[in-house]
Amino acid sequence: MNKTTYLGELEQMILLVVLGQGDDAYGISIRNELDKRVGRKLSRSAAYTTLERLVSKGYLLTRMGDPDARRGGRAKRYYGLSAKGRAALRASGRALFELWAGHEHLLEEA
Amino acid sequence: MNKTTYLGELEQMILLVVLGQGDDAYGISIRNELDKRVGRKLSRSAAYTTLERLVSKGYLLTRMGDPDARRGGRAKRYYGLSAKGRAALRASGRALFELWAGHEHLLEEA
DNA sequence: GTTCATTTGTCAATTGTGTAGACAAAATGC
DNA sequence: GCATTTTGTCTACACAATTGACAAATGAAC
Repeated sequence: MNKTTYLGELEQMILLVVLGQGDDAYGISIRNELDKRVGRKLSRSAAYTTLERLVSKGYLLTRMGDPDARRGGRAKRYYGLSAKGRAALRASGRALFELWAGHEHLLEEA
Repeated sequence: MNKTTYLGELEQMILLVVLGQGDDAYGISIRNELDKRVGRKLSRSAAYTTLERLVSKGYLLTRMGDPDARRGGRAKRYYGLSAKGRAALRASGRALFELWAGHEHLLEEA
């Protein structure tokens, strides 16, 4: 069987954002939401490199958008979670929640 | 000011375990708890490498244990969170909880 | 007090993850 | 056609995670 690997810190965040954006997740929207929600700044290339890695690991599926975008610019590449991606996200989420249990008070400090 | 960096996936888990173990956290106990609680297996050297990195970043403080251990073996090196370590942990915890919000149901799947 | 097993920690080298910067494709408006 | 906007790709590097071999420091056996 496969050797178990773990999601990197950014990989996990990106999977979560893709999950939240449903069918509308593409490079720039993911990058923007990460900044807006948690202040995580990424260059475009950092986002794409990680997205591509997640695709090649089988955690994300991808497809090119329709070429008829209305407002100029290149076609979007959309991303969505695979079953394997959901499973990986679930596993790392469970581990984190387990380890955080009992320490939630720390989150409330100034 | 410092360029902002982020805790790696393992770094975060290790800080959480150190936080939980209070004054008793040392290399092997940390490694064992990670395995026991969340099934995360680490070689000893993987644990120490990461602990050392966290020390050099200023997230952990360390001291050698008393040399009078009762049951043989080398003296233990103990670890504890610094204020900076608590702050880093808080920041990454907040980001994770924010991104997980609304997706908790995923954690309950088979 | 030398040898043995046990427990813990260190080092060197490699692979995997995250980052930035320069570049280019594909569309629109003039 | 040419400039502008939006999005994606490529190359190269820095940082994080992992392994395997090694060694220090103690107690126990003799």
